[in-house]
Amino acid sequence: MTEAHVADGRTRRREDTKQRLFEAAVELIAEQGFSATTVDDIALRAKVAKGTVYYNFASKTALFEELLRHGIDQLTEEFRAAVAGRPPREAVAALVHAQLEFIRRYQSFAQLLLSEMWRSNREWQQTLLLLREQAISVIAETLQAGVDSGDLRAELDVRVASSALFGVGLVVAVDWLVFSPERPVEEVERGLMAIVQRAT
Amino acid sequence: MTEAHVADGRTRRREDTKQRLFEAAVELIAEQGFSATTVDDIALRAKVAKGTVYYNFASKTALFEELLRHGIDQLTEEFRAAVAGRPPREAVAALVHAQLEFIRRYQSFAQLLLSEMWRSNREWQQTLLLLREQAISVIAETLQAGVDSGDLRAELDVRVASSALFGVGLVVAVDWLVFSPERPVEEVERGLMAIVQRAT
Amino acid sequence: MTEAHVADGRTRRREDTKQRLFEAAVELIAEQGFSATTVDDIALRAKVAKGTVYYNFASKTALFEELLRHGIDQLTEEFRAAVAGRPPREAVAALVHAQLEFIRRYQSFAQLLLSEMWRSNREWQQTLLLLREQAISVIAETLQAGVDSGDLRAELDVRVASSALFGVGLVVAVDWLVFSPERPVEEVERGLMAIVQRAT
Amino acid sequence: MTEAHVADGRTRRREDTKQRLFEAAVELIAEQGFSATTVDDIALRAKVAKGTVYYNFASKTALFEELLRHGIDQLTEEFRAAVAGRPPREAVAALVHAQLEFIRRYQSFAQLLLSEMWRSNREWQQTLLLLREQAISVIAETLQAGVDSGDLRAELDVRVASSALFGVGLVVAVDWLVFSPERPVEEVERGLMAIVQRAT
DNA sequence: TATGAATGAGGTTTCATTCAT
DNA sequence: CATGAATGAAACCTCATTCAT
Repeated sequence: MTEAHVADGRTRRREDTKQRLFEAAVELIAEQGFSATTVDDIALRAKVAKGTVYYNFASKTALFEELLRHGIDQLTEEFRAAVAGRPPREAVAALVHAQLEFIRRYQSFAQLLLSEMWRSNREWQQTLLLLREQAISVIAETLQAGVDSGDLRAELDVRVASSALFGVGLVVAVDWLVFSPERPVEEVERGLMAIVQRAT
Repeated sequence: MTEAHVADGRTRRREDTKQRLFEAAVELIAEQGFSATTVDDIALRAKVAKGTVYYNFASKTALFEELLRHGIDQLTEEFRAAVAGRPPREAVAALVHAQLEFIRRYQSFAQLLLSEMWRSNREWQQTLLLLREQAISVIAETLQAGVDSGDLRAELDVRVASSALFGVGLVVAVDWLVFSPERPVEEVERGLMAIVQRAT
Repeated sequence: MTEAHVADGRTRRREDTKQRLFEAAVELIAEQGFSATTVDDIALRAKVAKGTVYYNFASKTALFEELLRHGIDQLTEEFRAAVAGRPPREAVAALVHAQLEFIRRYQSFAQLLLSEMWRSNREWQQTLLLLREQAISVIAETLQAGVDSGDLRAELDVRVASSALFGVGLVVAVDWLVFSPERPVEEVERGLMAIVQRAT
Repeated sequence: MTEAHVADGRTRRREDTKQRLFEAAVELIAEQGFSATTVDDIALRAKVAKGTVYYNFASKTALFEELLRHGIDQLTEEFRAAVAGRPPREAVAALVHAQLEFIRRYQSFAQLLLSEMWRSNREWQQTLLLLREQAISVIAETLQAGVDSGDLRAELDVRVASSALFGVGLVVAVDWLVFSPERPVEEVERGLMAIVQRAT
């Protein structure tokens, strides 16, 4: 019954299922929030039985934490790729571009972040804080390098600025996608860039 | 039928209760979100019995909607007071100041707005949209006056800019209060103003 | 404050209130049943405040029991008036007529009786049983007199027949009022009489 | 996807549960009425957890509506079987017999019908009206056939008579079971038949 | 005599989680 | 690897009753 040569197929199938569950969950949570999204909803949208959610994740919270980790890991990677080998000011521009691109592709995830990031007292707050730190640190390192090299203003408070930049990028992009999706990306990017240059 | 002073006393008592419920609810929802906040929690914090919540509001959702309305009405009023009789660029600065001041005083309400404003598919989405429109329209009118008088750039897309300004003010202020509350207001206001001036 | 000469007016006012509450309650309970009818409903329909219900009756159940008593007392009286001084067969006919007349005037009360009379396990079951007994005993006495005088069949089981007659009169009349109110009373009475004569 | 015998086993299990819930509910509602019967009561008597009630029925009301449908479908079927192939007067007698038999077997359901059928303004009134129509139509068809063939009086108002017959059968049978269960069926049936023959 | 705000026990309903298949 | 019936704790909400005015 559990023959070795099918293990691969099974693993793949399982990965598929997890992926489907991630996608279903991220959409629903973006729309309604974590608490308002039921495991039934998720299973229904992912087209699996409810038990399958628990076969693949320890709990609803665990599913959500994996989701956050997965998403932010990806964002961090894209941030790192964007700045790699670029001089400070160019790197900052590349970060803005990368963030915008990411949010465009994963709008639901971005909405979800915007909703959860500035709350307090939730189970996963600790996890989220750590993950936030991880993504923002790429921005911070870039700004710090700019300050060190003299390309950016010496008085810049790097920690504060990175945090704000991340936040501003998030709202502006999400606001765009939700309330004026007909606007071209380039325009939004230009607007964002103007803000960022001024602020740094 | 009933004597006036009796009715008055009763009305006042009831208004007190509603106010207490609003305060309890706004804090809890800011911390945990709407769905994660129970009516028991709210009643407990407001120091009334659970039934009292339902005597004063038709449902948990209705309480939340009144809360939103109440908060945004106040914000709108403060916006209006801020711009009254001021020339365009000064009016914009006054708006930023007013928003910051409001958020500082009603941090919980601001966190709650940040969490709910860019979602989709919640019961009160329609209400929220209208309320958002109401607050943002003050910004829009101000910007429009500036464009008309030549004080602001003619190419400015007023609708888009008002929406973005509102959002940016919200994240920056909340990010400040949540992650670096030790920073002085003036500094945050300066930073925000720099962004805004650049963007308009 | 409590001067003697106004006591009369007060009593009258109170009686008015009770009457209004009875009327409101009987209608609502006929429509929805006792448990589904709330004290709020009753107060609303009687156009008094909720507290007034409790000022006039000890409890919701007490109000209902008084209602039952009041209604059945009246029915019993009308039964007694109908049979008074009549020979057996004529008395039976008069009873049928009286019951029909009563139900026509107090349709709600009749619906309510039909709904409650053949249940078990309700708080007021005991009260209701006694009241039922009281009304039915008039029928039983009449039938017994008929049997004794030889006007009615000797084999007639008086207890059983009175019970059945009461029930049949109730359903037939209520069914008429609810499902074919356009039919003339006389016709219904003729139909009912045919049944009764045959059965006795 | 799932093997057939698994699905079957599951279906059977679920049907069992629903049946148990129907039985528990019908008894309790007959005793106390719909509103006074709690979901806890039902679950307790059916020996399932409360959640199971809601896994199987959308709401307490939905459970009750399915119950009504289920019961009246069965009664209708027995009515149809009773009249099948019989000449008019014999068919009428068979209907009376069938109704009595049904009520004897499902006393609770009959009590519940008697309590609900002549009310107004309840959620399920519409459903009940339709179901009532369905059962009564068998009686009406039978009477109509009798009138057409000349076996029954030509002046008979078929609609009114069917309705009344149904009602009279119900009260008489329930009155018997509740207040003089010691009486033999045959006697009750004879009494009922006398009424019916006279009325038709 | 009447009022209506407030209460809290208890009702209906939801939902994360378990488990036998 | 996946299923879906069942569970029960905990959520939302209702309502008979109390009480200060």
